[in-house]
Amino acid sequence: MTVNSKYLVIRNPLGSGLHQEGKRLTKQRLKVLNLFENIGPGNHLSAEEVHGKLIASNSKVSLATIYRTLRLLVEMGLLNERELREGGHRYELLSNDFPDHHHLICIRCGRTEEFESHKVIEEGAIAAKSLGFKLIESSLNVKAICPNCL
Amino acid sequence: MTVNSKYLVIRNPLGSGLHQEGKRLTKQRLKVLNLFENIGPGNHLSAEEVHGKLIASNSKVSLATIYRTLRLLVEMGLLNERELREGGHRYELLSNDFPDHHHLICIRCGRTEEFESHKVIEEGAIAAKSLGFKLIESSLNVKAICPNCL
DNA sequence: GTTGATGCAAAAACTTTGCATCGTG
DNA sequence: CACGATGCAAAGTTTTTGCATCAAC
Repeated sequence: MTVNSKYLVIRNPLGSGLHQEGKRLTKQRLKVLNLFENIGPGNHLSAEEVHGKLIASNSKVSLATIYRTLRLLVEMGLLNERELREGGHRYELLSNDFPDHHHLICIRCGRTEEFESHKVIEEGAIAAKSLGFKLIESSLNVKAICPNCL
Repeated sequence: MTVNSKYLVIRNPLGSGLHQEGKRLTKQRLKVLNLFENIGPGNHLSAEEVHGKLIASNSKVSLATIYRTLRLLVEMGLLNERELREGGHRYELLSNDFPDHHHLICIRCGRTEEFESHKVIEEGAIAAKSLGFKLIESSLNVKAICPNCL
């Protein structure tokens, strides 16, 4: 873990979180979460890609359910939603063991570089704490123009 | 300016930037940029809202042109594109006099709080510089759960 | 057995594109 | 007056929704 332990966030497991809100643990929800756990944190998938991968592994889950499930998992703090490049939202597993990462993005060609920063994560944690929010994840997007496009 | 001067970014005016690339200064492009200058930095509009406001002021610009123009102005570094809440992209004026701002967002209800941070902006500037990018804008998105939703 | 979840197909929301015409440089 | 930009309408993408049926609790 690269972050000072006082900023640690505990992310809840699926079953207990669902029951607390009168929601149900279905095969479909498990399959979607398992898929993200198998590919690990740091890999992002679109709704369409999640659907494709599940179909490919002989799991029939409808695209509508994928969308409903992704939203649910985001609200539970298990997945993170972000928009990189074009083509809709992408989702990735949130994990205590994988540091939050940031993006440097060229506004001309879309070239994207990842980087990490303890200071940024601490600043996010301080902002959350000061307003009484429970921190889930921080990500800095830096818009810039890459050497090639300059 | 809240940022150390070594991180200052010069944002180019419209006319000269367009000519450099063989593009033309049209009434429509001026109207869109003027609209953002009139409402000032820190206010974000969707493509639909830009269209509505121009129509309301007796300027007939088609929605297709709005989309084409917004993309152009983003690539020129004059506007910033971001995704807050649902409902598509939103655009805001980039200004040297208005500090970059960050968002603390509740993943349950969407409640959003803005904050500023010198340290975050410096970290973004350092990341850009280290890879030879020209900095345009940095914004930190902090995902969290607000006190009401906890 | 209740009530929440799913699947399907239709619709909505957002954005892009082809093409004839217009207007800037 | 050439070539980039616009307007319009049509099409493309991504996401949501209504409703009958299914299945978790």
